[in-house]
Amino acid sequence: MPATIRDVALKAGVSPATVSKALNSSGSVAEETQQKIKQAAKALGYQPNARARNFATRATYQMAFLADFPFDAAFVNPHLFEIMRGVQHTLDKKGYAMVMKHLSSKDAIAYMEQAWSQHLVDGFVLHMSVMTKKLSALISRENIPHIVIGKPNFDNHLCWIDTDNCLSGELAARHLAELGYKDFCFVGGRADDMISWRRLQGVRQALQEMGLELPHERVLQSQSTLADGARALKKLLRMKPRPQAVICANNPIALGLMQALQAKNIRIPEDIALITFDSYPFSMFTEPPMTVVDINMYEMGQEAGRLVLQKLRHPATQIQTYITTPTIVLRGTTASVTPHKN
Amino acid sequence: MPATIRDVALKAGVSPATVSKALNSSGSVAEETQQKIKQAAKALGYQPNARARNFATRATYQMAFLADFPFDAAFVNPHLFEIMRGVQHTLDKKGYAMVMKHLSSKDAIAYMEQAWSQHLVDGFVLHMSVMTKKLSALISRENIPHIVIGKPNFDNHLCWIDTDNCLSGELAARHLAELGYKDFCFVGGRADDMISWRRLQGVRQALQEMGLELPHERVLQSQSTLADGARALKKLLRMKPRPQAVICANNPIALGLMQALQAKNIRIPEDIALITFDSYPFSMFTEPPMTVVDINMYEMGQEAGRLVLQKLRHPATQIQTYITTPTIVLRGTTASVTPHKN
DNA sequence: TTGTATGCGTTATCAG
DNA sequence: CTGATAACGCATACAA
Repeated sequence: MPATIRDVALKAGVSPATVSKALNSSGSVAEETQQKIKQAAKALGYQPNARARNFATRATYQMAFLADFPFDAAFVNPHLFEIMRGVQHTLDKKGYAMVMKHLSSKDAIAYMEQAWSQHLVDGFVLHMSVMTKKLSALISRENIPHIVIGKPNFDNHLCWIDTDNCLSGELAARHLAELGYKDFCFVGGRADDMISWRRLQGVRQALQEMGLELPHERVLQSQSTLADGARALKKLLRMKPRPQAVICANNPIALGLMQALQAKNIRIPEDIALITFDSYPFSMFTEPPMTVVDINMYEMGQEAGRLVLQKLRHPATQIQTYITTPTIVLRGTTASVTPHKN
Repeated sequence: MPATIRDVALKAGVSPATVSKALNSSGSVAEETQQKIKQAAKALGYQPNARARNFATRATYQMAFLADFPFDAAFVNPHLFEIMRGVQHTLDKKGYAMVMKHLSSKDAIAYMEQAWSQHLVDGFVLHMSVMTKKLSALISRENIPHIVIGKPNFDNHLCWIDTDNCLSGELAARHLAELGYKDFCFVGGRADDMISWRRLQGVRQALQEMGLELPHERVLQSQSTLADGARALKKLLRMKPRPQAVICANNPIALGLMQALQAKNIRIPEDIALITFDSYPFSMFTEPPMTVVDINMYEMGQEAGRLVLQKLRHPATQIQTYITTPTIVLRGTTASVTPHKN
């Protein structure tokens, strides 16, 4: 049988209450008795029972991480993994554990309601893949400590955190401009693809500020598949003058385009430069490896962890933040425009 | 204030003890009173307090998943994610939660000792990335419910589960043989790379059974990098007759080799066929996409979840299993040998 | 600064 | 089949 707080108290010749205070450095305990107690605790190999402590303090020191993890998640959404690592890291440092739970947005409401009322966890980190208006309503009604990863696409009073895709777009544009490119083309996703749209906004804004242009007819839309990337090439080649650099809204487009370019023996980046967003694994294995604007998702996870703890302590605070420190990962699909060209 | 078991008891006109039995269907309660109780519970919206229950039952209904998650884990080790999903799935079904915890093998001993003695969780799922002899000793000494994912490379009394790489090797060889290939080459990892070694064993065994050969000089060793894959090509081309099909022990080798082949305009699979193991994300985006022997890691995760629960209930049982259902994912780097060839 | 008393909400034991 | 009662081990308000 493991030693309890009473055993320590007995051995140290004090009361259990004093032991509790001494070991948690709450309340005031004489330096001398504190030493005595610590010694006794050590001698007995005393370890506080987390279950009893949870019960007494009415807390579990755990946060649930809820997401609709896709099959082959590591590929479909590698970011999710990095976010989780970040969240776990922060929580861990603060003495909290992270419980991973997979569910669909459909099941999320019932689950969360139950988990919350049963006091299974102290709070929730919610990936946007499970977010719905109903869930949002539940959270607000019950005042549940939470943080949503990804901005919900409906009016809400939730606390959320998201990357700033607009800023990433700016960075991509500035990078290309600095290398000397002047004629651009943007291949985006569907009209309702907010991520693609925001990246485009950033590109436009940055170019404008630098006195460069991105005419309307040089912004293409697509379904964000490999095939779409390939299809885009045809339209590209008809443009005059031919674009020197193409900004692809996402990896599939970029990859499809790259394969199409290679099939036509168009050199990258000499003939056409390429840049896209997010450092997907395979983007470093293409030939040449892809230059991308990357976002530190681990960092965002860490911040999310911090925020959910903040909500726990100060339930009233509302947080809605764009956070992001996008960085250019310079690889082979962009290069300084050489003098003899153009 | 949420309703407690006493509120339900009061409303139903019975004792808390009876309520507990009725709601947990433990002990015997008259059908009639059971109805009464359930009705009362529903009316009050009663939800049992998990913290109190954990305290009373001396269990947390949680398992920790320990691993040394690498940076960019989704790429470096996509399998890890699938395993976690599988573990979580099984545990969840059985009413257990999964706590994710990142640590180094160095920190694992201290952490586990503390987590166990503080009753933070009921058991552990340990990825081999954190396994050491010391940890093994701790587990045995304290009799900690556990399951290790990956066979430890030292003598042990642990319970572990691993994939059968030998079987995967067999499958790869049989696949190639069935397509009509006769001259093979195996490009493996370092001599101490057990995974590579086992795959080779499987290949050898299957070929032998089919009356085919893999001469010693056709087994290459490497450091498992892209560059090594490329380097292997030179040796390959000196072999006479030239191998029709190359079995690469892992993805980096295969990818490096593929890029080298393309640089030399050697056609895949017409001139040289390629096969490797594990369906890494980018292997489907190569040109042509890579044929691989894949392993269902999600399934292994599920099994691991089942096993740790079994250890929890029957601590005496020892489990050491190879489990695996490798499947050929037929893509573009292998094809039936056409009659006019050879 | 220390100790006493009490509560946390449920389960389990055992007598009725 | 039911209920009284005792844990479970710790934290905390309050009194000393």
